[in-house]
Amino acid sequence: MKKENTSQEIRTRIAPSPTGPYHIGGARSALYNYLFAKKYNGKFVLRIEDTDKQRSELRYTQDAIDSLKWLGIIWDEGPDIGGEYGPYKQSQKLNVYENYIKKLLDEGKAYHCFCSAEDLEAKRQDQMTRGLAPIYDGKCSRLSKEEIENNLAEKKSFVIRFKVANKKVKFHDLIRGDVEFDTGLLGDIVIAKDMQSPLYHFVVIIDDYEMKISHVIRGEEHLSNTARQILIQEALVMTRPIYAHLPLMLNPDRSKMSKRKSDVAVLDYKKAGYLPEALINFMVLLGWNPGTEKEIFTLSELEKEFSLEKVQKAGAVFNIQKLDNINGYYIRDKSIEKLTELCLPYLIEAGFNVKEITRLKLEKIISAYKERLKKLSEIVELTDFFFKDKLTYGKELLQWQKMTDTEIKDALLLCDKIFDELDSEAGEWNIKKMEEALFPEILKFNLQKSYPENNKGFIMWPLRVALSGKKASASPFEIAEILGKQKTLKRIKDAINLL
RNA sequence: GGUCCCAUCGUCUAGCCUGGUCUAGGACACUUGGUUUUCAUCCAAGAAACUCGGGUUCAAAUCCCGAUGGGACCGCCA
Repeated sequence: MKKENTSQEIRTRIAPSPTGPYHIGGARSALYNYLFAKKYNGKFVLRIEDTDKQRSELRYTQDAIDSLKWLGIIWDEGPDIGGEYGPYKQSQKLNVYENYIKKLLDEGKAYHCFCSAEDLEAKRQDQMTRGLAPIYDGKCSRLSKEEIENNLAEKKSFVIRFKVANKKVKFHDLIRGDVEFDTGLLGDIVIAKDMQSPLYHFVVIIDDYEMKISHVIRGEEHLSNTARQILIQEALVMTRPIYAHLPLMLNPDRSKMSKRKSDVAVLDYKKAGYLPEALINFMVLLGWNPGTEKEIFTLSELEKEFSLEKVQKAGAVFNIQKLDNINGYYIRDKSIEKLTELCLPYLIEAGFNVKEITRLKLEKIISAYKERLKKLSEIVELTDFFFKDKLTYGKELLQWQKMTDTEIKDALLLCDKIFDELDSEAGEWNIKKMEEALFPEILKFNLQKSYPENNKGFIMWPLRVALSGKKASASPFEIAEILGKQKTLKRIKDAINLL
């Protein structure tokens, strides 16, 4: 039933409409189209659907391009690089569409409609309340030639409607199998606002045909649009591509993912500190799986393993926790050099004076927090204390279990003494030396205070807080080593002064 | 409201086509324990699902029908 026809050249496309920040749902469609094309050595095309002059903006075209490039979903033909079947922006080929409109008009397959938008809206409301399908009544299709000529001469505003035949349209969907629609329920649809302003259902057919798109892989929201598009296709005598309608990405409440309820802008995920490889990996798993228990995939692995046959039919909730988990995996998988590079922009944006410390130190900081990072942006709040001169925290934070202020003070005094004895110049300021010097003292300290012998927290906890100002951090020794002797002792003294 | 699509743990899913090996597997999240000075990582364990009702069959998560539930679409947006 599900056959991926690969006899002709595979050509897929993604066709963003530049009316807003590039949508994560579009990105997943792009991914699937890209993977399918790559798998069969086909071509993946980027086409900008900017027929809506009011809502389309250049910056959003750029946003789509930036998003896709960031994700590593690269096209073989597109507005920026051209290709055999350009232009790849619909606004640049209005004359082509106009010729097709004329053709349909000449052949009597489309007609001028002079009904006003207000009248139509009122009729639609009326039909809805009466429980009928809200369809156009075909009033203007019955206009005589003279009436049309007169209206046109009077410069009455019009739209172009396509005559929808009353028939059953069947098509085979690679994911859903055979689907059938009764187009009698559709009504004549508007294909252009005027000769220079064609509409989506019309242009999509023309472009897919002219760009020789073999497989139309898109979201399920287009499934019920497919029948009308096929009718236009047939009227224009164009070959039908193979359709595959993807399950939707869902909000937690299982409605179609929308910006009202979720973050949908791809670049917002970038800003939040998600890695493109994590987002790719996460998205591909939303509706597809390899049939094995493997869950981590690189893009190039996916280019080989992806298959439309393993695509799910039901919608998938966008589960941010899983994304975080995968992102954490990819962060831990990075080299320190690379991860430092990735974290740097966040530290700079936070206003930390990164230039003041050496690259080596910076890498040590990143290294100390690598395993705690779920998103790159978290590096800021995790490591801010390295970049501050004075820490602010309440003295209660210094307390481990039921220690008294005096006991905490004793603990910090001990740290101060031991650390002070370490010769920084002689290379003794490192984790190993600190452990060697302090651990035996902890034992004595615990004995003296009648604390449980093997509980290092009585020293380590106040030390951690003194150095980081936080209750959770990397190892105090690791922090001390990065901070350097001078700053470390200063922070211990600051803590003592709090008590 | 009409049309179409869909239905396995809370979530993503394996299994369904080709019925028995399913006391339904994995992952995330959750709970507990171990490691750790803390957090995180890592390791171990646990709780957690075949929407319901009929039918076919020796046998149904798997095939058929119906119900229910959810979703999408019904624009001079895409």
